[in-house]
Amino acid sequence: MLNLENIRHSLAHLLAAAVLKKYPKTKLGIGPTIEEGFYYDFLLPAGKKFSPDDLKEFEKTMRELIKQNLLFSGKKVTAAEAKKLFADQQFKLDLIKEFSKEAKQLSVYYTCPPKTSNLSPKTCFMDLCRGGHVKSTKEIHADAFRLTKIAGAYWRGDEKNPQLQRIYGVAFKTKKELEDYLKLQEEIEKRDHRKIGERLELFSFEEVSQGAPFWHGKGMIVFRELEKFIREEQDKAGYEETSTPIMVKKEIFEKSGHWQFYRENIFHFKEGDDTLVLKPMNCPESTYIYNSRTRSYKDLPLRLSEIGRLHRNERSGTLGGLFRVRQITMDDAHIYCRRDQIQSEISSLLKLAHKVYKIFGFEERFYLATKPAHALGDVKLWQEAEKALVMALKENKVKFEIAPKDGAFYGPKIDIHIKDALGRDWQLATIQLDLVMLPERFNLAYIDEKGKKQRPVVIHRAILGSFERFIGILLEHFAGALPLWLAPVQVAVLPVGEKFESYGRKVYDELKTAGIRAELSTANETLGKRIREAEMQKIPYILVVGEKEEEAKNVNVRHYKRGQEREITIGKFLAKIREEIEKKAS
RNA sequence: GCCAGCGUAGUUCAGUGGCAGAACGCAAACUUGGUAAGUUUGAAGUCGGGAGUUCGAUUCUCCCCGCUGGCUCCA
Repeated sequence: MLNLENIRHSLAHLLAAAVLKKYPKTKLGIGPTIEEGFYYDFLLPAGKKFSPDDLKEFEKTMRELIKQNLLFSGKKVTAAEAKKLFADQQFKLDLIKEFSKEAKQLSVYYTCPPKTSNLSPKTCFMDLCRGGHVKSTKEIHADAFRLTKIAGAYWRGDEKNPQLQRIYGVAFKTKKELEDYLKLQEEIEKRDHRKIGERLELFSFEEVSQGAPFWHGKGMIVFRELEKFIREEQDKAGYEETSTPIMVKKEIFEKSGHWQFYRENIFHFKEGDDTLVLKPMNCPESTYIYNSRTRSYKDLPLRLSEIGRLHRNERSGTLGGLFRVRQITMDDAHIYCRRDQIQSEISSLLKLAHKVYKIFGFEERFYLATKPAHALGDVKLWQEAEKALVMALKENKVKFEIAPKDGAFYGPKIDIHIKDALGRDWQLATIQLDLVMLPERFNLAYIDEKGKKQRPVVIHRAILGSFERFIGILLEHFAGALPLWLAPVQVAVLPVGEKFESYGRKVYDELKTAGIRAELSTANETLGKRIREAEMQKIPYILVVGEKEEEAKNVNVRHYKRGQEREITIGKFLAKIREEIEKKAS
């Protein structure tokens, strides 16, 4: 049985061998396997850079190496031996130092032509490696791999270290699997929300505002419908919607700790004696509403929601379409509650998230993110908070994985991820338990049954995360064909010819009166062309009307997924479409 | 921010050191149709911005801006 991991790992070595062949003085970083393939990090001799053409050349060299039926063999070595072997490889020496500190067994792998006993660099490629290779390159299909991209990557992932150049490759057991992978990539590219957004006139990005979309009329409908949906759900779940200022004095974020941790990413400017900031977060401001009066234990839980517009000065290189923006709209909320209410609040949040995601056909996966390296507050409080989250997850019989050190600086969190139609993973909801930041730093209190002052806890949560990002995910998930309730245009009315435009207008008017988002197409083009246009705009329903329909007061229905359906009365169609919208069917 | 690539009409792209091009879209006219592209005509450009080299720069060089992929980051 071929082992894919071994194939990929071996290809990483062959890539390094190919690079060394062209640039013998290259310093090697590391070359592990990753989800679909492998990468290898290199530091080229001064003045040399990889270009896309190099990738073609390296692929060719690798194929030649594969065809030589090279053999992989490993050998255990001591730290001293390893240091000698890799004397001119600074990064390997780094690794040797690190591994010896951890008392790891070191080993070296050679890739040599068959029947060679000479292990010199002239005949064999040598790498410090813990193993996991094919025996012979015979096991590698020369046409089932491809070098895909060049990237910069810091040594050991640390920005303070030198930046190496990384070459990524994908690899599979068979050529067919590689082709399937490439086809999927094409599909992903076709579904790119930026392209769909432009084609469907939903939003645009303009040079005058980097990282902030301009929402056009049709896109705003999607945005608004989502907001409406979330508001309705929150109303039902006992939230009070609030709105706090976008621009506030810096001090409030110094108090919360955000300034300390995220100063680089906070937009701020001087105004007189004050420094004002555009809020990067709603949390601290929400406490002012909580603290505006004395709270009794009977007031809790107090669930304050805010569809907040936030600004974060994300580094330019991290921006991308709607997925990462500088102006972000969050479906945020802060739940102020007693310690004995944590479990039930989290349970209802898990249920709320499930209810919301189900509508879009998303399946959830759960992660418990624990205390990060830089954090506020006492370890004991963190332990308490993490324990509470674990209990809530277990109580709800939810399977979860641990995301170590991935918590917020003020508390651990439950992150909910979903998989989209193409199997890609996205993080959406976050449920954070804060026993420190807001409660302690903003001196929150409530009066208990005995009239004594107590400190509440705060659950920070978002279900969609950001509207911008969520819409991006939806567009890719549905390939632009949004569910009826979200579709900017729900129905296109197409009279077959000029003679039937007045009947078409009557149908259109009835739809509009019923609150349906409809469009009437005038008959300047052929019916076929207008159907094509409506299909390309991903309009869910096309109603064709002509002589037959006018006589019977009917509409002829065509659906974007089900194709042409039957002729029914206007009344029946209205009832049907209203029900589908109500049910949020997709 | 860093590494690599890219930036020409609304869009997708071709092209050149010497008058700026195609397709689709758009507009107008004709056509009045039965379930994915009817015909003709036309408008449309600071060739991302600035500087330099040159008789002449959209093309060559440098700087800046923006976009794409990746690294780091993501409260």
